[in-house]
Amino acid sequence: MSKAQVTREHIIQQAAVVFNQQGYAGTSMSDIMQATGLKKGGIYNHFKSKDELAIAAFDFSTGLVQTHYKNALRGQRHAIIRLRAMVDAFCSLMANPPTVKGGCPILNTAIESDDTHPTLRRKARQAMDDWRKMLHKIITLGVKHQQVASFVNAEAVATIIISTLEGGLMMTQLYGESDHLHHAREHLLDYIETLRS
Amino acid sequence: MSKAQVTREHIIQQAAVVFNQQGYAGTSMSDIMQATGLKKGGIYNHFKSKDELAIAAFDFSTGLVQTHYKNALRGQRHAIIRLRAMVDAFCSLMANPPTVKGGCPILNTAIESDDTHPTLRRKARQAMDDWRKMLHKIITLGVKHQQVASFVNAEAVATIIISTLEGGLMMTQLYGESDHLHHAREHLLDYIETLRS
DNA sequence: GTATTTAAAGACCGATCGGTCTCTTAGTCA
DNA sequence: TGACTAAGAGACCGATCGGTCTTTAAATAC
Repeated sequence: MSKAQVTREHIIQQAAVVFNQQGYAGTSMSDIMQATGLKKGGIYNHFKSKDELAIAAFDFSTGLVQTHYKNALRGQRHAIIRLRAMVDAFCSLMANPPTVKGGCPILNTAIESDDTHPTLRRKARQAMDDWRKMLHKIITLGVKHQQVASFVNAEAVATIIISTLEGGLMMTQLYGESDHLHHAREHLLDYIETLRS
Repeated sequence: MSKAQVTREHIIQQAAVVFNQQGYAGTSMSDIMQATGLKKGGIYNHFKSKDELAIAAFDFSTGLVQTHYKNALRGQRHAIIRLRAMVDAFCSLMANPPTVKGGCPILNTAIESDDTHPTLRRKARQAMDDWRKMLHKIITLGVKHQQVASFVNAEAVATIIISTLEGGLMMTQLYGESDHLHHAREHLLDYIETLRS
């Protein structure tokens, strides 16, 4: 890997943390300079705008999360087990201690970009779609293999799992207490059990 | 009400919408000027800083939500019904069409202020506490009156209801489709029914 | 109706914003 | 090792940031 590539990766990784903690509007290029130890010229040599960097950082963050999910599912074949693994993967990724600092990048970006940054909003939607599709696929395959009850609405279940996790994470971050995410997790594990065929 | 009071209220109401949609860091005083139709002097005559205005706007928004909740609960005596009313109040407040534009101010503030604005974070926590206490009280009274099963953990239930609602709202906002919040609502109504004694 | 107070306008301030450009230095390749 | 390329520093730019202050017009009090 060339010097340039190393530096570029370094910038993205540091910027991803700062953007995730402070938001796009709340992060200045000075913040990025401080986090990376580089001066303006060094950063703008690799990215032509704050926007481009923010998007690269978002892709990096969501990429981390996605590979984490895929690893968690590896080896698990039963749909109910896979759903449980997904819930646990989220919880372990976001708390005690968080692998991704500053909370879920999809949630953060979805909230901030709602009425401001159309490109980031599109990105957040895409990442959320990917996540929903993972869950959707687990469920429909589970129905097919008679592991999941046939009356189950895959769309609705995906929405419920994601909503509860994200909401629980938000409360855990707000209070700095992991109890809230724990409660959300317990509830979802019970809920997932009711989907069994 | 004096001229000054009228203007002050007008600024707060307009600013509340802008802050809720664009966030604290994403909103400039120029945005507030445009929204209110006032110039800089007119605004700073009533608020000594952007901070002070943001806090007043947040108080206004959460006040709106709280009175909406209290109205929804009025007349309902049974704990299960009251919990359902709370869920429905949230959904009707936030979607089709939203009474509060830009989503739940508590959620938005909690996400943005997490690592940046300590005062707003404190405010968000306080507002969340108030909400949790409302739910907590409904549940413990429900247990006392044998409307709710005695094994129910009021803290956990409050967390689950709030998490699911906020997460569902986030998804609804992200996609611009009310389906997600609807799914969250249906799920919670089922869940609440399981709490019956 | 007049005197007084005060609400609002808008010019102005230093600081910081995102971004550009030149120049030096370090990495790369033959 | 020498020639070339490209990475990074940092001065610099206009625009905009949050905030102040003087001035003027309008609301208030008597």
